[in-house]
Amino acid sequence: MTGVRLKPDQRVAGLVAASRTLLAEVGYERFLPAELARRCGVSEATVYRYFPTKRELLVRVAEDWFEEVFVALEPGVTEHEDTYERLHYLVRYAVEVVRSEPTLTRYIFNELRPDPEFRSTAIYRLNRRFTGVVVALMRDAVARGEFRNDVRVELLRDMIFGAIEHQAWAYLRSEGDFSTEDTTDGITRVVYRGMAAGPPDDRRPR
Amino acid sequence: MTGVRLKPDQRVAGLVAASRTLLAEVGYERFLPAELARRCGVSEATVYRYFPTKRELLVRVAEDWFEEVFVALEPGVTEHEDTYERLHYLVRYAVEVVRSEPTLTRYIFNELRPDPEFRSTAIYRLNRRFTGVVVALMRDAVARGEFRNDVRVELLRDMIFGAIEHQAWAYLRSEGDFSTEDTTDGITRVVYRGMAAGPPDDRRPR
Amino acid sequence: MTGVRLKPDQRVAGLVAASRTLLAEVGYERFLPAELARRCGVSEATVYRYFPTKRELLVRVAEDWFEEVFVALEPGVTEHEDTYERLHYLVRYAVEVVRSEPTLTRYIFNELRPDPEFRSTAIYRLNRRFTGVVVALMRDAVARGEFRNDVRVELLRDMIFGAIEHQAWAYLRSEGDFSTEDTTDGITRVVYRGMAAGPPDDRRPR
Amino acid sequence: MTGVRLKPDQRVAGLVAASRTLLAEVGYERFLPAELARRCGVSEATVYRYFPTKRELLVRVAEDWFEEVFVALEPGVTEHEDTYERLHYLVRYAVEVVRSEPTLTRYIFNELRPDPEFRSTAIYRLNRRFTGVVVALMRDAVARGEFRNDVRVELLRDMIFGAIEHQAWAYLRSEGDFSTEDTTDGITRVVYRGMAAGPPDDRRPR
DNA sequence: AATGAATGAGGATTCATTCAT
DNA sequence: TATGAATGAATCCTCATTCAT
Repeated sequence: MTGVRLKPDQRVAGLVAASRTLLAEVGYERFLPAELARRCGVSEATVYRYFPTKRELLVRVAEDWFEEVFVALEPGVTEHEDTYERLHYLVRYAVEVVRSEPTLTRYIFNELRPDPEFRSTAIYRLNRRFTGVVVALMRDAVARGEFRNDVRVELLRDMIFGAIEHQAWAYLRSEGDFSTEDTTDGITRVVYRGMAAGPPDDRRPR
Repeated sequence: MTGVRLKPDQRVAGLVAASRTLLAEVGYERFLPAELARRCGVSEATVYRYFPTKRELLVRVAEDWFEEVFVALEPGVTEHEDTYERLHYLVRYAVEVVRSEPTLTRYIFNELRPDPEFRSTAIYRLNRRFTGVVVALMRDAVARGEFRNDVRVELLRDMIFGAIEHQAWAYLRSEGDFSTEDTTDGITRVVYRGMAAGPPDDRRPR
Repeated sequence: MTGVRLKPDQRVAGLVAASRTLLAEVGYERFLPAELARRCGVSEATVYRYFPTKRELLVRVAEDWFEEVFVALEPGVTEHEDTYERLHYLVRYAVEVVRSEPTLTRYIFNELRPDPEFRSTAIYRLNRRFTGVVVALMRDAVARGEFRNDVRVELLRDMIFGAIEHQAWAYLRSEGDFSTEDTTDGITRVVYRGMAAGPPDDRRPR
Repeated sequence: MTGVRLKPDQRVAGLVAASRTLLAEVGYERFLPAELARRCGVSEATVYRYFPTKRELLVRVAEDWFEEVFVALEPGVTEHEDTYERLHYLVRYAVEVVRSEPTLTRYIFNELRPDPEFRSTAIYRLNRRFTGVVVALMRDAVARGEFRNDVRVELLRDMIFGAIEHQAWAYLRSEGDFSTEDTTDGITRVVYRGMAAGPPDDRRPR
């Protein structure tokens, strides 16, 4: 039985793409290399020709995903001058990312992050690079006196990403409508107003 | 060899208690009924006499856990008059709960919530009841005009619990110090100041 | 499908016995737990209920075998006074052992001995105890001046057991007749005469 | 990407040479054609172009090895007049051969000899030719009355080669020192003295 | 009520070998 | 001639669950 003959790059790309879909559908534990092979029209052995283990394949999936996410993020980052606008832009972006692939997010959170080696992983750096943009923005705001200095920025980061993750899962379970706009606006407002130094800025909300 | 003969209630209680410990140690996937049986000094068959499946046993664990959490929460709720104080109390309580059993929290998040049936589950109701206290508090504040009305309270809830969970996991991985105080204060401040209507209330922070 | 229900000891005994036969037939690499299970009328899982790995099962086979061999050896050891007679008895015994289970011998030599941990193994001690009887006998003879002192007894041991192994394999391949008597007599004569001090002892060899 | 284009003879020679090294390193079971191909800088398919199966390739390795061994043996055979000297020379040579490639020796013993077809194999003839020199020497000695006639020469052969092999493996496992001299002297002495017809010849030992 | 023996259905990974280009 | 992609057939092991006693 001869499947289509592809060049390695194409095969790898196909495998990674199909893996992402499958992973998003069933999660790490129920991701079966056999099913992936079936979907790609190849044998399981072919999967193992390109990836030494299931784990490494799925790490690759995560890396590629982050890479894409990061590439798509950059253009817009400098577009916005003002802190509120930039924060809003970043939050919106994060919401869209998580919303489009909530299972991937959860996979990274559940399978990759608990690994003791996680911090020496490319994923860790990629993830850091992503959330780091948000952290940097807020640190800047603190440095310039625009934000108060009484809450750790890492906690703010966790409020943002934790909220997004929880919202996304409620959405997946069809419990809420999870409007990207509402979520983005809400998070941004709370964080901004909650941290803003000066007098209340009623420009922003509403 | 006959094991110790216990009354059903005691047996169930023992199984659930040991299950909670084990679940907290290893998580859902690596929770082996055989290991539970070993720890309780009974046979695997005895486990299955009281619980039809591993899943249902662990659902029961979650239910009992929530029950306890809720019972312990109540006394303090009415103790605090003022919105900021009550919010602070609730957040602190949530931080302590999650911190003491982060694996249980994640288990509920990962295994129970994704289930399509989740919303018709006792867990769902219990969870609702717990987070509902926070939601109710905030809804009240909105109703009384103390909080603005431009952010959904469910989003606020997710900011709070999402932040706590992310913080707890970073702590588990020894990435952050996760002071209960800092986390509680930070979250409360941001949410309160971010939602407070009227002029800035500098009493609160610091 | 219910197989016969046995007590653990019986089941283990049956498994070990069938394993010995199967191992003797096909050798370590082609020993399939699945085939063993089939022969015993149980599932593979049952095999793994009693033995954590294929390797440990087969180590157990070797241990039991050595144990039996050693038990059967002892009665006759003291029966013979004189060095030649005792050596002859021991060599004959070794020939019979190897002849009855040449594959087991080879398995121990090929699979178990190359293991870096071999020397800290029960098999090693058992094997040592067995060949040790021969070594002790010869060492004695050297000490009493009956044997010369110009050849290491370990080398003598290897001449004896090496010869037996090679003979047994030629026999297995039907290349030689491998008469137990001839082999025993031959080895004993060469070693005895080759090591005997003093004037030639023509009593012994014919 | 085209690999270097070699004449068939060169390619075969290169494959056989690399195979010998690899086989000596890892043994038959863990000899992977893929690894061989890697070491030779060719594709796996190229290996299969020249050898129909892994087995036949490794048979060829054994054949070439024996050929070399035999060629290197011959010059010295006639050099020694006297039986003891010739035996000593042959044993020494065998010790060196086995010592230099114990894995190859075992491979032949384990993989090739058990094959039912072995006796119609070139290896069989080659091996025969090699050990045959020793056998012939001893047969001669018997014929001339220098050796007794009460032990089969094939058994003597097995005592010699069996001893060497066992010594070599103990050495590989770092259990003995395996001095070439000691082993050679020991084996030669025992066999010679054990078989010598006349009065004890104390010239020899020491 | 309790158990100890038993298992069905996977499930990730390996490797000698093939064949279209 | 040479290859690079592809694979079929294993292979060891796991675990939630059942059932006769």
